[in-house]
Amino acid sequence: MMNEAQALDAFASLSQETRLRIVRLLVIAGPDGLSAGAIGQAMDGASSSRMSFHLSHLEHAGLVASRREGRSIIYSAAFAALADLAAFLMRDCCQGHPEVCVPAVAALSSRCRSGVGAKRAARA
Amino acid sequence: MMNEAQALDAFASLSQETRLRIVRLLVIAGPDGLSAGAIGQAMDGASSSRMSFHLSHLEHAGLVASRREGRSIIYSAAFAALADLAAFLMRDCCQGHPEVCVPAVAALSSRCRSGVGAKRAARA
DNA sequence: TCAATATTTCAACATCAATTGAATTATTGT
DNA sequence: ACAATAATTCAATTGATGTTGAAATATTGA
Repeated sequence: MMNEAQALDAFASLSQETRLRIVRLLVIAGPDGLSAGAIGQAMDGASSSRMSFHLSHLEHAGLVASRREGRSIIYSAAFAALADLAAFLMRDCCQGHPEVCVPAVAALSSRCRSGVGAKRAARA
Repeated sequence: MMNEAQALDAFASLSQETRLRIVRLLVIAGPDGLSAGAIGQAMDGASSSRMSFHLSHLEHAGLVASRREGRSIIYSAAFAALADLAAFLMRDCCQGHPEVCVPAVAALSSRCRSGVGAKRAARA
């Protein structure tokens, strides 16, 4: 479970335009991920050193993972960490005021239509 | 619905230790909120100018709201914005890979036990 | 082994963000 | 109107962060 220091690192990573775009790109790309070069292309051709700086920032914050594949390094979103971060943000929000927290969870759930019949997947 | 610029402001606000603590304090405090002074006390007696700096940062980012009450200014968490931010983080995460997203939503929902029987509240 | 590709590392520079303390504004009670 | 309380604003300083370009490392194919 996420602690304050981890959350601070994660939020710092996400507060930078290029990094936020990288994360969203990787979230959409799914578990297979994308190479550093491909990500750089997508960030209107950012320099490789700039990419490397931001990617290692994100990796240090635990928001992405990397693996080597040939000469490329493939980055992918750390979905569990993103989920944890979202949970951290809402932690303790229901203390006597469920009417305040429930719409938040509802909004999030509605983005994930597969959630309804996916209890089996959630257990895995 | 949250856009990229708003999300960047929000994440920048949350990436600072004092501000993250303020938000969590206000989330726990609930809709009634707390005065700037009371928040300052809780932040191991931070100076008023420092509090003012961080509180206006958070307010500008839309994460807290303020109202005057006598000589005090009362700050409270902007629950809808926090929910939106969490949703933004997970947006598009299900594109063909529900097994990746669903645990995230499940983790969040489990933090909010009242969520189960609270469909009426969510509609309000 | 050599050249080509992919990425990282490093130092220098430029920008941006947080803290401090003093001065200012707003509200209340006498 | 005055003193007391509550909070904000401002300028100065300090520290952290992002960008650039050149050099270094790792991997592959000829």
